[in-house]
Amino acid sequence: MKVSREQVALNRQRIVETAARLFREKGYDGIGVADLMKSAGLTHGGFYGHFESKEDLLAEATAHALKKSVERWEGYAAKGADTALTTIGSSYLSQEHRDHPELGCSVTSLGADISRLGPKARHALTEGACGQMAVLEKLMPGEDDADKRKQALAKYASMVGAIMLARAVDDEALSLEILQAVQDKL
Amino acid sequence: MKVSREQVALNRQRIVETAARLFREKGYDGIGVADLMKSAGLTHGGFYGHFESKEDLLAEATAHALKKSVERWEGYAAKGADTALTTIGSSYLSQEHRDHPELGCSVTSLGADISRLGPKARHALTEGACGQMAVLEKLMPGEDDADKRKQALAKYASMVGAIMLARAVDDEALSLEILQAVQDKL
DNA sequence: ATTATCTATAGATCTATAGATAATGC
DNA sequence: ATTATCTATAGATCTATAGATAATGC
Repeated sequence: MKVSREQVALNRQRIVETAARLFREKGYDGIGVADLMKSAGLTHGGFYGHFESKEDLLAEATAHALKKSVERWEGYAAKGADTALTTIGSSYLSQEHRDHPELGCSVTSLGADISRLGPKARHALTEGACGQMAVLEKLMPGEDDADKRKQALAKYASMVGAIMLARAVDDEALSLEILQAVQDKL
Repeated sequence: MKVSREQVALNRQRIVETAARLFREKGYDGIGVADLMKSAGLTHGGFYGHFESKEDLLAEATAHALKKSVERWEGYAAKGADTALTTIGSSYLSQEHRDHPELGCSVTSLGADISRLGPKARHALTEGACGQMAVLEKLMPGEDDADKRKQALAKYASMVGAIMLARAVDDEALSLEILQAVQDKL
């Protein structure tokens, strides 16, 4: 049942990508290692050849998902500073993002879980969030660098909070109102 | 082992208060019914005489915790509209709140969990969040009611996001910077 | 007699590990 | 020969329930 060195690397990558999706969708405790491996097309026991623990996989999956998000934001930023800020804001605060946590920002979907977990997962989240904030910082209109920085952090916090709230409330009109308010006010 | 009708009511209330604390601290999946009942000074099996399910208890505990929070905010508001907004902001965005999720806002600590759970818990969270937003709305300076409403929702989202971020990052300086930025910019 | 709480347990999870299997790569 | 993955399982959880116990309140 051994596979080629190349296939091993592909399998590992598929586990990380599957985990990134499932953890965001179901939360850290909402998906087990066995089901996760099944989703990746492998068996339970094979997991521990690739990762030391479930929590280590969360750290890698979170780093992976946030890295891709930062790259997407940097892509917007490269196209033009004027439109980039509204593009990032309106895509982050969209119904699409609200309704698809499995493809969305890990900070919103896993932030509370990760704040209760170990240093590896917390560090992965921190690096990712810093990357996102750094993109915002450069795009922000402001008097000086310190002001841009503050604006960026405040905007980022409001976007994170808005998606979490919009997902949690059971009132569709209120949910949309929150997304709209944050988009208009920042 | 039967206890008086009065004691039954006290026991039930103690379960709700214990749950409100433990769920906020450890997350919905981070504490089991058996340990929760032990913390309340009762045994595992007694739980199902008081509640239909663990999820029902979460709904009640969340309603309870948020109700108390709304009452506290209304207390600040009654003292004077000028200072109330900054009092709410600076207490919500304090290190004290960041470091004590077990006594803090359920929306930040349990929002992501609850967005994946059933209608009872989501409704409890929605009612509580609406209560908090209603207090902010009245205190908000703004041109008209629609503007006050928008400001209130945006401020609320930014406070929720700020605490979640401040708890999740592994960098103390960044954590404080986030809290400060949101307090200064809104 | 009723009933709130207790002890004990069913049945289904969960993470992690041990040892078998079989294909790669020296 | 090495090793990535497999099957099988240990051991520790978890929620929920069944039936016993004993104090309340008619």
